[in-house]
Amino acid sequence: VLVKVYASVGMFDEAVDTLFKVKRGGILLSTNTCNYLMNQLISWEKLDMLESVFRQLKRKGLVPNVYTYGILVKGFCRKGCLEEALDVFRKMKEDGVEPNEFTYGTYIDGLCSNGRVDSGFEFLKSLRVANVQMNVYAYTSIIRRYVKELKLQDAESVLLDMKNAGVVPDVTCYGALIQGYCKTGNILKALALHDEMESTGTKTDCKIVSAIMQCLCKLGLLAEAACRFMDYMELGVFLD
RNA sequence: UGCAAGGGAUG
Repeated sequence: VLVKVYASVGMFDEAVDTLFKVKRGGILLSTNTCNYLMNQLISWEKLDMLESVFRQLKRKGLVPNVYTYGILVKGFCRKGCLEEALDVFRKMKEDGVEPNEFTYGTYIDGLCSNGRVDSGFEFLKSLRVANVQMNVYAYTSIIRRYVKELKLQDAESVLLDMKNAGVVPDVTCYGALIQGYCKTGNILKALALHDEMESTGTKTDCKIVSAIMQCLCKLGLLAEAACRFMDYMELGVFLD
């Protein structure tokens, strides 16, 4: 069964046909294989094939799991069909599959990348009211989007919100904000956040250091940049 | 470690 799918990794998706012919041969066809295939379809942007594979899957009597629905949500979001993405949640509940952090997180990220970051944040908060606590991924999607729109104060408020909710920001999360401050030339805020991050025991990485370097250089603080560069090297941070 | 979501540069 895996062999057919390998075809779709490298080449075109006649794998779909092959996949469902296999069933006729009586070989077992698994939901996982379909999940993998559907995810590949998304990365090849064959979004319309996604739904047909899903229908095939159900017709063959396979049981979609929480991953399957998560992939569907991602596909609809990628296509910009947010209502249909939301509808997936209804369908999965009908089928007795409970959405998890991944499916909700995927949807929130979809809202954000379709320019509806406010809705994303509202959605997250409404989940919290319903006693569903989201993880750091969902918060980071929102922060990242606010940063991209240069709404640093909104991004900062999300950081506060997540801390209050007891969610610990990780290196990616701090990185998104630090890079935002670097881009706007607010090196003091960037460094302050960087210190806060390290004080919580979260190690920096090369992307963050790179952003700080660029910011320092652009501000003409070459000596400071060089100095920090040496420090990070000595600290054993991987620099590229 | 089997399958789904998140961050930077004129790269």
